[in-house]
Amino acid sequence: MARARTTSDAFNAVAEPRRREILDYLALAERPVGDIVASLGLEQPSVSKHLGVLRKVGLVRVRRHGRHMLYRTNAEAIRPLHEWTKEFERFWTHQLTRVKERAEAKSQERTTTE
Amino acid sequence: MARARTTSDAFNAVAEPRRREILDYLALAERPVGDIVASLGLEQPSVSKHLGVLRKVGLVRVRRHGRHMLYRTNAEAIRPLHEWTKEFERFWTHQLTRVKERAEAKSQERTTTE
DNA sequence: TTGACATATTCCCATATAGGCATGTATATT
DNA sequence: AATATACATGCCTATATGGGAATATGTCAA
Repeated sequence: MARARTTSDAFNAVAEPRRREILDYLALAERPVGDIVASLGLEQPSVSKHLGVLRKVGLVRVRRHGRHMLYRTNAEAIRPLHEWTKEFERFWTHQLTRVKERAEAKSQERTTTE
Repeated sequence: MARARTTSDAFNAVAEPRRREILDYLALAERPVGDIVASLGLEQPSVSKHLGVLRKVGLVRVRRHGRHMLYRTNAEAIRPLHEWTKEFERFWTHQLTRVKERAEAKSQERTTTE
């Protein structure tokens, strides 16, 4: 079996840094594709493809306005990600844990090759 | 260019559902590989490979105990993910936003093919 | 209708995956 | 030393990717 599709869920879609940048950019206001292209410095087809992925997993919403397509982030779709990571929050808030981590990190440097 | 490596960062590593399950499982206590195999119902080599990915991005720590390798989740490495998703939290906490989303979701069903 | 503009789609390709299977390596036991 | 146990690694394959370039689609303007 190969890697899961980027369009299979929010986790996979968001793994791509460029798509996270797009979501950041479209979080505050809806914008046409051209603005994203100018802002991210990517080729227009690339941006359209990224938007296609984001749209399939519901991370962005679109609406046509003349010949412009206005995209914007649908934060609700990021929620599952937030909920999952939140489960681990308590592990790094405890001082004790952090102290232990630091000590173990040293012996780790030898084990973790590359 | 192809897709980024699963070992390039926590975002990519965590995109795989099985790896998230492993992180959930190893969050509370350290466990040998055999336990994970039994718990997830995956082949041992698969588990070892997943653990290899998680280790390379620092999501798990290992320590040898006899012929057992004791793994456990390093929650600290999940933190960047949490921080990023947290930025969007305010968008779903506002009632107004949610109401608007719901209304727009309807017209979306026609646009979002597949 | 013709043309310009905005965006989407298609084709091509090098690259990395995840699983299955076989095998290698390290440690403990006798 | 020989064997069993616990993991790790290597090999193979189908599959999806992201970027680049070219082209198609859709909308407005004259």
